[in-house]
Amino acid sequence: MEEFIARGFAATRLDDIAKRAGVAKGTIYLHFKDKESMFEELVRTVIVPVVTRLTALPPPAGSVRDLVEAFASNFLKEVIGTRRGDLVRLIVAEGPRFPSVADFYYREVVSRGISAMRALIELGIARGEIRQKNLAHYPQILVAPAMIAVIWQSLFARHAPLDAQDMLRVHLDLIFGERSTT
Amino acid sequence: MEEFIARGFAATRLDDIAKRAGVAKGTIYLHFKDKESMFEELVRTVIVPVVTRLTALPPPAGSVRDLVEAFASNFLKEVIGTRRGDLVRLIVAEGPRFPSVADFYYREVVSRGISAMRALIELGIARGEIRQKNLAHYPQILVAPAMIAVIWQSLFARHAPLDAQDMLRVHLDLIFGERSTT
Amino acid sequence: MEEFIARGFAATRLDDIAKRAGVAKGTIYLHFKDKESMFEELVRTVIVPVVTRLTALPPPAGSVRDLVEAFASNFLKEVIGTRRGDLVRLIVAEGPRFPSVADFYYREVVSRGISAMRALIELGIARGEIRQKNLAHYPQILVAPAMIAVIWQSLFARHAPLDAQDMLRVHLDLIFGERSTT
Amino acid sequence: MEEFIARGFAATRLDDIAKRAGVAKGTIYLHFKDKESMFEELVRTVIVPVVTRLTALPPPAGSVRDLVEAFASNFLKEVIGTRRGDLVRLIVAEGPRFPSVADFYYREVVSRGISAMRALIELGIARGEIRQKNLAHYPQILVAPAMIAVIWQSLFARHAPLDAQDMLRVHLDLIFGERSTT
DNA sequence: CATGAATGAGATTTCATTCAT
DNA sequence: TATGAATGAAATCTCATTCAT
Repeated sequence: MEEFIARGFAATRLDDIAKRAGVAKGTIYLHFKDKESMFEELVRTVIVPVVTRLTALPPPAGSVRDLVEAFASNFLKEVIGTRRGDLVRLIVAEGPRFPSVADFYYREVVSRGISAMRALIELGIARGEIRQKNLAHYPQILVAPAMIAVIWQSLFARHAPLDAQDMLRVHLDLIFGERSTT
Repeated sequence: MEEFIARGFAATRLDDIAKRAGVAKGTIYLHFKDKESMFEELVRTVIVPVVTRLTALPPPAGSVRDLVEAFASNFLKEVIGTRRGDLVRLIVAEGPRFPSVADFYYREVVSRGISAMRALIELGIARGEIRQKNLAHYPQILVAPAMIAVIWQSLFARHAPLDAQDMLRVHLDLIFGERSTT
Repeated sequence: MEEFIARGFAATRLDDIAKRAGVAKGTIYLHFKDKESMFEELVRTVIVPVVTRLTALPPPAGSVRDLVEAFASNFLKEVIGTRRGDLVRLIVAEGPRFPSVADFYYREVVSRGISAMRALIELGIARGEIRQKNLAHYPQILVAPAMIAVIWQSLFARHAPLDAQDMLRVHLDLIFGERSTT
Repeated sequence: MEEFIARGFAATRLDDIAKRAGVAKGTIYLHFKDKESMFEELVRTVIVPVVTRLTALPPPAGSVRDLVEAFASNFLKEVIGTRRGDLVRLIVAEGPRFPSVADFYYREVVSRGISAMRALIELGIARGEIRQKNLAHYPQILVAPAMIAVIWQSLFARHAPLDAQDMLRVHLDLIFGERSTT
């Protein structure tokens, strides 16, 4: 996976994969039909833990904002600047040529994430924490800055570092109203 | 460019480029040193018009919100689902392996766009249209949903179409306050 | 090697080498980094036996002249008009563009040969067989006709055949004094 | 010619020839049928002055040895380490692949040179300067050291410089008898 | 199961040659 | 006569895939 992330599908050599895995090139073909299947299966394998972690959301104890903030903060910590973040970039990059990968990612991660976000937004609206009702139609808005941060990190961090956590707070202020941080 | 966008750098064959361009393979090498230079130069060439269009912003006549909305709406119309949109995806995909491309894109498009957005946000704050002062620190928040829409379009539109224009309106409501749409 | 000798480095095609070796083109690259390395390594490999044979000089039993004559006669028989002779021509031809090859040839063959010849000449002088003391400074003179014969053979034999063995005898007469062949 | 000498026939690019000649590549084809003809014609053109100079031998005034020494000394000065010397190497290198070149060189230079040398040797024998009658059969012996010097120069000069003039004197001593250089 | 040498299709790149201007 | 852009055949080199051991 590291190799695919670092170089993209087409530019990755099975030679390098085998070397890093510590096996002979031929061995790969005992486990995978060909390079494409290997790529697809690998992406799936790597995505699954993301899903389970996402599913294991803590029960909505405190305020919705605290919940969202905790979740997003965790997401940023675990994804930005890590291999997981580059996985997102990899899927963006190869998605159009690997529809099955994009499909899988949508089904397992995106659609679930969107549903979870929508539920949270609706809870926030019900509790009066969120004033804007239409937000429930576009949970994407909630996560957009996080996604941007991930991409920014791998492309532009050199030129202009971005404090993702702080940006997130500003964004949540927009949604939940500015905190009376005295 | 079409070929690079459709297949990515590594998977694109000079054979196909030559065929589409209606020239012989050798002819390509009269204009470009090699495949890499061709890619870099092409991306630059394609990016330039985007820049000029961005620079040709209309003067801030009406309200800031109207301005932003007009601009973003135009952006969505011209970028989403078009080749230009895929160019963004291409840069996200190949950026890490073509730092010079990422650099150029940052310098010519991103940093200018960020500056322009910041100016607008500050104007909005000055005129009292925007209440949240910190937004000026993260103009990325303003454009995040638009970027997400571009990526969504090329990866997930099949599964879940996204009304980008409407999403944008909801997002602007968040920033400028809900419109009294009566 | 046959291919390189027949056509020179630049005009030799890997296709032909592979065909003659009875392997696929790709196989070559399992053994050599590229065409240049292959050339250099091949030349070295072929030169080595020449060296060992040169080193295995018979002990100086009879007269120095007999020794030289036996050695040179052997050289002519084994080199002139054979692949080994063409190897000399190949090195003369490609030397300037493959300094490492010329260097290797000098170190392994030429300098050793010159030393051996010088030793023989000095022995001849000590025993009174050779009158001209200065010859020890230029052992090249001793072997020059042999080299000329090699080159003559591959370039002009068609027009004017050259009896190398006889020419050699005349040359040795010059050095050791005419034999009282009666 | 410089290009051919520096790189050999196959490795020389018409591009470079055109550039050095200060004309466009197409122009070459107004003067030569193709690369091969150009090579052959160029070699011939360059060889001709060598021939005329060879023919313009001074009349045999002094001793034969003086004549030979003057001639050879002049040859060394004009050929060794110069482009003319490399021309010899070029012909050795490309001869087998360009029989017409080798033929031309033999006819115009070698055979004439051999004849001239033979005449000189016979004169030397008649005058009693040369004792060894058989030398007339192999005029090659007379010029061999000079040829060796030319080749040595372009291949091994770096490792072991060779004083060609001095070597020549030793060689002539061999043929004409040592000089009483008191 | 694992290996790794061998394959050969295919990719990029070069360069002698042509030809409209 | 001269140009130089265009050609396309051919060369080198890569790499996914196979298969005997």
